[in-house]
Amino acid sequence: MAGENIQFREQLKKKGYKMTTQRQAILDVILQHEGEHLSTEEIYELVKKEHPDIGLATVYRTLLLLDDMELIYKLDFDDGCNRYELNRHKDDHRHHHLICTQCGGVEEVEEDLLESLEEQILKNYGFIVLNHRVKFYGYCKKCSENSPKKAGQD
Amino acid sequence: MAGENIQFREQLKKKGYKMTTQRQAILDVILQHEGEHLSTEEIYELVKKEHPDIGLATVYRTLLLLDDMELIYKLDFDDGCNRYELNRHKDDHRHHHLICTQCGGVEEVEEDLLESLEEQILKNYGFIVLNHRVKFYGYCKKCSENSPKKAGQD
DNA sequence: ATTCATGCAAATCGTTTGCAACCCA
DNA sequence: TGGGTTGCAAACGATTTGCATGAAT
Repeated sequence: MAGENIQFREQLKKKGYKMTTQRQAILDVILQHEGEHLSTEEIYELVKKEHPDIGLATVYRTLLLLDDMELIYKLDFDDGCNRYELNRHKDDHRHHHLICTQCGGVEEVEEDLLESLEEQILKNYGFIVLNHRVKFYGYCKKCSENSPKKAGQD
Repeated sequence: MAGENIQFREQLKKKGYKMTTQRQAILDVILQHEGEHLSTEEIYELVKKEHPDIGLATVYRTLLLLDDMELIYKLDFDDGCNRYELNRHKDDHRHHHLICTQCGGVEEVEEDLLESLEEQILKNYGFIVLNHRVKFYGYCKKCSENSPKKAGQD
């Protein structure tokens, strides 16, 4: 799926920015690792395999750009660094994350079951929901078969 | 409501830690500003009014301690710093936050409407939900009466 | 040719840590 | 008295920025 590539070029042109090999390479890495939640540093290391001369600052700047263009999505798993995922369906509501407080694993829930909740929020608060981020903390299947410890937090 | 104070003293004793004027002062500030989402720096500034000699490191250490004891709760509004709120009902599911992408304001939704969703997650994923964090992004009542711009993230 | 993007290093920001002096239990 | 606690300053890690060079349009 190279649709993101075309979209990227167009949006760059529209804003008067330029396509460069570095930007291309960074987007490529993200596309190749769809489904993972890569940190900036991890993306940097992956890009360096093909482009050893790339600077970390360029990765930071490009990720900011891609986030701005809504091609990627910033995540926060509270581990001290920014992580990103591909933003496949720009206008869709996001999926939810299941974060295991035992092993630290992250699963994804693809269903979106919050629509009725959002109607209620509009009715009660006059707040128009455009997007949401949901994180559930608990024990994943594997860990819940062992001895659980403590609920996690943000 | 000074129940938190007593709880704090007891939990400190239980762990062999000590009550100090600084810890007292920090908890006091948090109690006095219930409902706000104070950052570490803001708490520091407020405590300094009464205790000009307090060090920022002490505030960081105490907030870590209070978070550990689950007397406060760390928030993330993606503004580059940690924010905290009083953790009134230790075992309760948290309330949700409505974040306006126009004016940046944060409202709170007190209802918890995610229980059926969590049952479904258990059924489909074998994941036992202990807690959750929900952020809705959109336009608050006031802003939606003006011209909206762009959906928010993370 | 113009303008934006890059790499590098220095700067910045929030947070953490080492340590000697200090204070609660 | 003794061990946790404090304030200070230095260290730290992630991210940002200034600037001269280099590349894309």
